[in-house]
Amino acid sequence: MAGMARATMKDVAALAGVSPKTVSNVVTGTVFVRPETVERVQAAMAELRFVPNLSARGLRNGRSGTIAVALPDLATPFSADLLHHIVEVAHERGFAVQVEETAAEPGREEELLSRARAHLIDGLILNPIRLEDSVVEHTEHLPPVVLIGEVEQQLTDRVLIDSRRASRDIARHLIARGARRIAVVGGDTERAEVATATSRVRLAGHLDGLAEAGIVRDQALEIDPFPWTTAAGAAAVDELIGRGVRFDAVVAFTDSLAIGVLHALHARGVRVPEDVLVTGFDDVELSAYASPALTTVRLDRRAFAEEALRLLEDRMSARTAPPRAVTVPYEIIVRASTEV
Amino acid sequence: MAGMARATMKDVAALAGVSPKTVSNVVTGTVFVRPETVERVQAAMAELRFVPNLSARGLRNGRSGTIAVALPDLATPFSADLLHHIVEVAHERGFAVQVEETAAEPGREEELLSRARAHLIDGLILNPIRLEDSVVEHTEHLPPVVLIGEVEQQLTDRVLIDSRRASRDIARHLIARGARRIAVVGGDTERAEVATATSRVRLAGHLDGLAEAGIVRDQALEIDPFPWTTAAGAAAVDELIGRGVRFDAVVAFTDSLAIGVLHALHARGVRVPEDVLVTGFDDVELSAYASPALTTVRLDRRAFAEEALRLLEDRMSARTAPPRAVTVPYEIIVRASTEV
DNA sequence: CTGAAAGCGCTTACAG
DNA sequence: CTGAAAGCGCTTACAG
Repeated sequence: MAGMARATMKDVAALAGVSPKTVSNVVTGTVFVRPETVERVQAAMAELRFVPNLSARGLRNGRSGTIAVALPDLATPFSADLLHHIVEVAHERGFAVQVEETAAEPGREEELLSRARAHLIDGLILNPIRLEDSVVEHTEHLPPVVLIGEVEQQLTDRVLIDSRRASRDIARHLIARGARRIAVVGGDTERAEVATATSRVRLAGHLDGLAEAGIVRDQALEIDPFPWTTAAGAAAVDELIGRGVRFDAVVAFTDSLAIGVLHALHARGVRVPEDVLVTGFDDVELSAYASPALTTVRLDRRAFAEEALRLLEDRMSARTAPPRAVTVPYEIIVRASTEV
Repeated sequence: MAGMARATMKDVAALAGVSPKTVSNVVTGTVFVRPETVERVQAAMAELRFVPNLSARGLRNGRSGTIAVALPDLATPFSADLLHHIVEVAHERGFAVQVEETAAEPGREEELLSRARAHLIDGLILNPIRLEDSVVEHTEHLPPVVLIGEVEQQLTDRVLIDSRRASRDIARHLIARGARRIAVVGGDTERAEVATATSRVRLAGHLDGLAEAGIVRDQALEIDPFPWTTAAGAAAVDELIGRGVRFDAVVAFTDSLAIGVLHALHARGVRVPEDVLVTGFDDVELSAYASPALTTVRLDRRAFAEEALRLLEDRMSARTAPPRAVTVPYEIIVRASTEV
C-alpha cells in the first residue's frame, strides 16, 4: 500500500462528523449505533473508499484473522485437494490462509514452528512428515497447532484417519482375491527409522493384514522411494523387477505412487488386474480415470478440513483445554485394478 | 498468541541494558551496532524467546511481507504445481504467501480485489478467469497486482504464455499427422461470450491452425464443459459421441480434461492414437504416465513463478512505472497419444 | 448512544 | 554508536 493515501477511521470520522470510536463501532458492529449515524458513516466510508488497516487491528487485538497451513508438498494432488477444502472452510469462517511447504528442506518444519509466532498467525494446521515430538512439546510458545494425518504423539490437537486399519483392510482385500506376495511401495521395514510417520503407520497396517492371514513377510517386497511422486512409483516397480522379485499384487501408499506403478507394469507388459493387483491410497480425482481405474482408500477431505478448523478455533478460545483427537472415516473404493 | 506473555523489544532492551532502539537496530540489521552490544542483545532475545510482532512492524512500515496468490481452483494439478513454485520462490525472497480461490463463486475475484488492501498484503498474483477489465482499471486503489495466464488487457503487469500460438502449434501437429476433424474440449465459439480468457485464446489459436490448413471449422466439434475437471473431459467425449459427431483427433485445453478424454475413449473401445489422436495442455506430472502418455504443451512453471515475483517486487518499488508483460516460453512435448 | 484518552509493539527522524 | 519521543491506525476501558 506504500505510496497510497489510504483513508483512516479518523478521516471517515471527520467527514461523517462523528468520533473515530463511532466509526469503529459501525465497522465492527459490536455496539448498537443509531441508524442515521450508521448511514452517514457508511456514506463517508464509501466516499473515501475506506478499508480498515488490518495491521493496526491485529496489533490492537492480538489476532490477525489468518491461519497457516503447512503441507509437505503442495504439488501433490492429495495436498492440493486438501488445501482447496481448507481454504474453502477457512473462508466461510472468516480466516485468510497462508501456505507453507515443508518437504523441500529438512529443517523447514522447525523453522516454521519457530517463525509461526512472528508471522501474524492465529493458528497453524500442520501435516507433519519429519517433525520430532520434541518440537511440539513446548506448545506454550506457539500459536494453536492442529496436526493432521498420521500423527503419533498425543500432546496436540489432531485430525486423523485410521491409516493402520485402512492399510490392513487393503491387505485383506488383496489376500481375499488370492494375493500372497504383495509388494509394498512406500514402506520399508529396514528403513523404518528414517521413514515418515505415514510410511510407518501404513506399513504396520499392512503387516497386520499379512499376520492375520498367516503370510510370512518378505522384506525383499518392500521399497520406500523418496519423494512419493508418480515417477518414483514407476521407478520402484522397475527396481523390484530388477531385483528379480516375484509379486502378485502391489500396494502403493499413495495414488500418485500407484499411478506410476500402473504405468511401469503396463510398459513391461504386465497386465493389471490379471497378472498383478494394484491398490493406492487417497482417492484423488485421477484415480477413477487411471487405466485400469484404481482401487484405493477414500477419506472425506472436506470433513478433514472442517474438523481441523473446528479444533483450531476451539483451541484459540480455550488454550489450556486437554488436547483432542478426531478420527475421520475412510472407505475402500474397489475399482478395476483389483477386480479379477 | 492470545494469552501468552510474549516478550517485546522493551523487555529485551531492559534485560540487555540498552534502549529499544538498539534492539531494533540489532533485529533489522540496518545500522552498525557494537559487537559486544549485539551479543548482549541477542542473549537477551534468546533468553526471552523474543520474536518480533509483525503486526506492529507492518503497521509502522506499511508492509506486511505477505503476498497473495489467487487461483481459480487450487485442486487442479496445474494450479497446485504453480502454487508450489510460487511459494518456493516467495520463500527465497522473504515473502509469506496467502492463498485465495476464485472459481467457487462468480464475485470472488472482485471481492478479493476489494479486500486486498485490507488483508495485509503487499502484492497480489492473480490468475484471472472471469475478471472484467473494469476491475483492474482502478489500480491506484490496489496493492501491486501481477496477472498471470491468458490476460487480454494491458493495464497491469502480467506474465503470459503465448497460448494462442501454442494452440496453433498443436493444431499443426495434429494436421501434419493426418487429422482433419479435430474435436475441441474446452472451447466453444458459440459460447465465447461467457467463456474464460483461457478458452477464448486457445480456441483462437486452434482456429488459426485450421485456417492455415484450409480446414473448415465445424462447430459441432466444439464443446466447453465447466469446470475443467477430468470428469468433465470424459463427459465431453460421451456428449460428442452421443451427438453422433465423427472426429479423428481431440484437442483438450488442459491435461486434466485430456486424461478424462483418454479414459472415455478407452471405455468406448476407441484406440489412441490408432483411431483418434489426443493432446492436452500444461504438462502436469501425470501426463507422462497416462495410458497412452499424453502429447501436450509444457511451460516452465518455475520461470512463471520467478517472473511473477520479479514483476511484483519491481512494482512495489516503482508504483507508477508503465506496466510490463513477460512471456514465458513453451514447448510441445510429443508422446504416444499422437505417435502414429 | 457517543467522545477523549490511552496503548498495542514496533521504527523513524531528532538529538546527543 | 545509542537514547527519548512521537506516531503508524486501530480498539478498549472510562466517562458522560
